[in-house]
Amino acid sequence: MLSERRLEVLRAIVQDYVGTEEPVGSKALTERHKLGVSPATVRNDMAVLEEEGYIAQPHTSAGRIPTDKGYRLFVDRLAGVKPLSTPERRAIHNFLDGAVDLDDVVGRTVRLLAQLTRQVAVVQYPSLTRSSIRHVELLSLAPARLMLVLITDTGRVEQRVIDCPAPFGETSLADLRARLNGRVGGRRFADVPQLVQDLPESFEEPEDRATVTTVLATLLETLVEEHEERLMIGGTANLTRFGHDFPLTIRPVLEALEEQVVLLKLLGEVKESGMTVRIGHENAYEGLNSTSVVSVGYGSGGEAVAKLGVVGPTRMDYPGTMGAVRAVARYVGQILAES
Amino acid sequence: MLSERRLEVLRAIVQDYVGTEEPVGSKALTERHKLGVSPATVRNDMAVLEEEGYIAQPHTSAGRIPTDKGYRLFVDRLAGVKPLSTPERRAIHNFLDGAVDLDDVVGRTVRLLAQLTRQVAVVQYPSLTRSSIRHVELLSLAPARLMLVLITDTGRVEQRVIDCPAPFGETSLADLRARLNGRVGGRRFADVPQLVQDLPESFEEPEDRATVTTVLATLLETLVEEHEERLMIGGTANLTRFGHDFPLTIRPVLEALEEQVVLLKLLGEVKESGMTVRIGHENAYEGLNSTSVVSVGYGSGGEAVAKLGVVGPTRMDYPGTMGAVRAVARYVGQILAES
DNA sequence: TCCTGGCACTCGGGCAGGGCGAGTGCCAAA
DNA sequence: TTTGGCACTCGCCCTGCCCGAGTGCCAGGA
Repeated sequence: MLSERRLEVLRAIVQDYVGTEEPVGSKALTERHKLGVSPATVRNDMAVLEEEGYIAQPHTSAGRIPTDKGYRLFVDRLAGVKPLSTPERRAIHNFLDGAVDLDDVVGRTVRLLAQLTRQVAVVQYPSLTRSSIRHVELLSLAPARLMLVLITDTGRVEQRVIDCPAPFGETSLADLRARLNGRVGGRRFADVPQLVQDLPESFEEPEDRATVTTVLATLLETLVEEHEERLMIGGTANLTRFGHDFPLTIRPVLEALEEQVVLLKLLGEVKESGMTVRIGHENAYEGLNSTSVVSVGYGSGGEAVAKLGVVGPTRMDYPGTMGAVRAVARYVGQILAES
Repeated sequence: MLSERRLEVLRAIVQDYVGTEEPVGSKALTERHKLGVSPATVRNDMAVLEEEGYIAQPHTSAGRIPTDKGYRLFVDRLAGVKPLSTPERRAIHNFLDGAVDLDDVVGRTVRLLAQLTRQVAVVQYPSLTRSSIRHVELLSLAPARLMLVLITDTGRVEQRVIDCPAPFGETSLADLRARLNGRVGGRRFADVPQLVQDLPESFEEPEDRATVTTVLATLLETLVEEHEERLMIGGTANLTRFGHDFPLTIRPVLEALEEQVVLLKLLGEVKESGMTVRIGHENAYEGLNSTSVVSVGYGSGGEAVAKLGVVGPTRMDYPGTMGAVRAVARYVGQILAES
């Protein structure tokens, strides 16, 4: 177990290194932080911290830098989540309030996150699986062709063209539309199958029944299939702040960012609630071994419908980043709940 | 007027520089190209070329590199468009044939272009300016809140939430919905503004009129925004091949790539037909001053519905890039025509 | 008139050497 | 357990140097 002071030393090292991007030595530490001990003591502590694997020396006669393990300890035990300043909060609110539709919300969120954290932002579109249905619309395109439009409470809209087995009259259509909305409006996707099970039976005409069955099949299919996730990415220009050696660092990161699958997996690992921080080698994907990912779920109600996060160098301002990510996630949730 | 041989020297310089990324000297030139003259002669030619502004010396005792003007001459008069090899063509075909929908076509095209040219690819979604409206749907979300859903004949759906100045009754809503569809259903986007101009007047209640006006404003706005095209970008990892100095070069490029407006303008400058090559400072946007943009329109019929292109360093393989861009544009056109 | 070989010159890159200083580890004393 | 002192290490940076690629110029030749 590390003593209180040694933890304090580690915290100081992390803070200084994040600020200066340069290995930090014992003397500089005592000068910049009020540790109340001499450099020599700090040196001893550093030796212990190094032995334990929390910090490392890039080369023999240099200061120390935190290792992934060191950052992990810092995040887990030493760092709080820094709340945003009031002006920042207000800025978030103002910026997100102007959004006109879901794409816009996501787009603005990405830009906002990238700006606030000065890192690469990744926002997943609200998934359909946990959404509920706001409205189902049925339109007649041709006598035997319908269009099904599905509007979720997150503002997402999905549409399908349906070829019916037989022409479907306007009255039947209005009837079906009303019943459908009566049953599934406001309900969760997951609940829909049971709710519509017996709908076809309430129609007299066998042909109408067939059509209704087709429509329902399409509806259910849409609900299931459409959890194909989408992402939006922004702030890649912030990659240039990565470091000096960055051709080597930046390339795999750019590649990872283009591989949506990788990113989705990355976000997928986020726990249902609460913030997840993956530091360096904790990331399964190799190209991101020198980056950290801070991510969190967001949603319109109490529960998360999707995730968002940022990707940055392991040497990042964790409290600030976590604060920004959390705040943005909350506000986006609010916006989604309102619209 | 430059003599035939001097042009030949310029071509050799461009080719060598593109290949080696290093300033090319007179001796190396005569060794690698069969110019039939001695280094001394080449030196004289180079002096002339430099005086004319086609090439430049990075520093006094170094070889020459082409200037933007030099590349321009090269592209205009010295370089053909290099056709792709048969395997390459086949690869394009196979790759694009697997696409299932528009998003997929565009996505595959971007990846293809990026791979073939090893540069950053930009593909504009096919324009909707010639689309028409299939259906307009109005839903009541709350007493004074509506959702407008717009369905185009290309199957695209757009939605907007509208906050009304006053509550809008169900009957008025049904009325408006019917009138709206009666007027604009099946019509081209461009025709809509005139068609709905007098709609508010046909409502009795002043409050309803205000609401109708709001709805129409939102509708028109949506139509306009639809014209504002979408883009897909890929291959940003290729930016790492830019050069040695690249933190400085790459950053503005990444920024430009995130500014869709900039890119749209960039592509917008493409002539309707034929390929456009913008070299270095020919690009209006400052951040792209050290890049070249090769772009071309593509479309399903004879006419271009959108544009695509690549962004790369001015030092790029122009014939090869142009060949790839042209070939991809053609195949995409075919795919779109088929579907 | 244009091309060529020769020649002197320039200048950037790379390498070696040396001083500097930050930082370390160890030790003895408080 | 902490502290001050001290010797030591080693990377960084500056300097001076050499080397060679590349140039410009010139005089002689086709």
